[in-house]
Amino acid sequence: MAQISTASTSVKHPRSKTRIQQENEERILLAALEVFSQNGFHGATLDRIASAADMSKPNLLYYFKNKEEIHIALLTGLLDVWLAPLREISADGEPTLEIGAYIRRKLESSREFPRESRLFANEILAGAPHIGTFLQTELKQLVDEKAKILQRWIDNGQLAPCDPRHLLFAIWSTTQHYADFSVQVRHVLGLPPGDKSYYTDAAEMLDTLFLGRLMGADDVP
Amino acid sequence: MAQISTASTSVKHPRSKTRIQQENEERILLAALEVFSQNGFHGATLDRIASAADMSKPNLLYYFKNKEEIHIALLTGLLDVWLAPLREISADGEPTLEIGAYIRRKLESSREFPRESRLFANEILAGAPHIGTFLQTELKQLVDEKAKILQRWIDNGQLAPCDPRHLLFAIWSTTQHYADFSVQVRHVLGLPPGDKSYYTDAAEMLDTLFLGRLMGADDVP
DNA sequence: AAGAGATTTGACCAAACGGTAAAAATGTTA
DNA sequence: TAACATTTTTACCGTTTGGTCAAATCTCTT
Repeated sequence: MAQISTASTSVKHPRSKTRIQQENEERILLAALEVFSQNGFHGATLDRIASAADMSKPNLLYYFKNKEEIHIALLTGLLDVWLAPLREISADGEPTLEIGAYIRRKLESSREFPRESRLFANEILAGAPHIGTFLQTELKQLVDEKAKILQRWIDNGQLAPCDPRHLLFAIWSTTQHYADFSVQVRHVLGLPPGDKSYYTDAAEMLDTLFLGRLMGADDVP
Repeated sequence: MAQISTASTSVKHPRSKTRIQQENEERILLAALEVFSQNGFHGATLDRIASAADMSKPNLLYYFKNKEEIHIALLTGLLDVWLAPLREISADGEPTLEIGAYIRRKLESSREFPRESRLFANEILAGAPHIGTFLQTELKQLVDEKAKILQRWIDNGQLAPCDPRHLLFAIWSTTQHYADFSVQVRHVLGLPPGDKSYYTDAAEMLDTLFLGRLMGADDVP
């Protein structure tokens, strides 16, 4: 479920939030997540969001002053959740275990929050008009920090030499692919719409890819 | 949904194409690629496409009967290009070389055709309303065929055991990531807008990841 | 139960959008 | 160059969309 509502989903109410206010904001954000993630920002209409939230459009606009504000509220609420798996990487752990666990967390995140993943993907594809500065500041800072840890592991000979940042890119892309491109994955595998069974094979593949030896495996049975 | 019209961008002209017709259709498709890839299907407007093609909107609609037809024409034209790198994988080659060359082709394709990649990504993210059957038929068939080749390599001990289809997913996602998420990549790396220099590091990373040993590399200098 | 404040609704609006019709302009060819 | 076909433009239309407003209703407190 979406964590979303951080501190400031600033509505026109400076005072503390009512019970109804909190309920409705959550209902709206949930509905908006559904609609935005399916059709992108421009494909989503206030009418459809309102309808999905079982609410009239003017009522919806009583809680969020416009479409963009809903979108931004959704994105900002998402960012912390999105970065949580990376934050957990510890410098004190064993590289193999740490990276393996990170990949599993990321993949699990894709399976559990596919709509959030697609919302994020849509935003980036559109050029990150709303979270551009977040990428340049918070995300960059976190990546820099974790890249240092990875670099230390490389220097210790515990990890093959590579650009740590690009290693993260590879992890992000492979794991998020299963949420963002799920339609393609299912069609290629010949699976029905709701089927998410491919995640087990995916996990195995990513383990082999990132933790095992992919090529030149002479020790194959 | 709407099926891809076959080869021809069927306009209201059953006869052979005029010089002007060919020029203008190309101009329109180029402009549409720019606009669609930046804003997605719903974010793109006929006015902006027409403006980008330096043409009036009714004139544009003289060549394509509606917005959807432009989008479909663009996608269909793209599919062959998109699959070309995969088609080239040969069963007769050395696995390491074949896969390495495939990855390089794919990455090069991302660098050279980022707009096409984003167009494709947008379509898949939206649930593949226009190319759903293509994914289920042509793409699936090609993947099945190439997966067999990979499986043979695995059985011969030339490639670590893994699900061949998911290996392809991993290659697709990592390579296309650099086109689709280029904004994020640049922001995290602290590069200016036009800079594509990260592709060299990317190529190295993917080589290490797919062809080398990433973890447990005790033979590091 | 009354009053204040919060919430919901229906009616509406201006702009943007996809698309059309027909005339005007241009190109092509006999 | 005249006749015909193709291309372009001007003016327009109906719908959808994001958003407003004031009145009506509901909720909570005292």
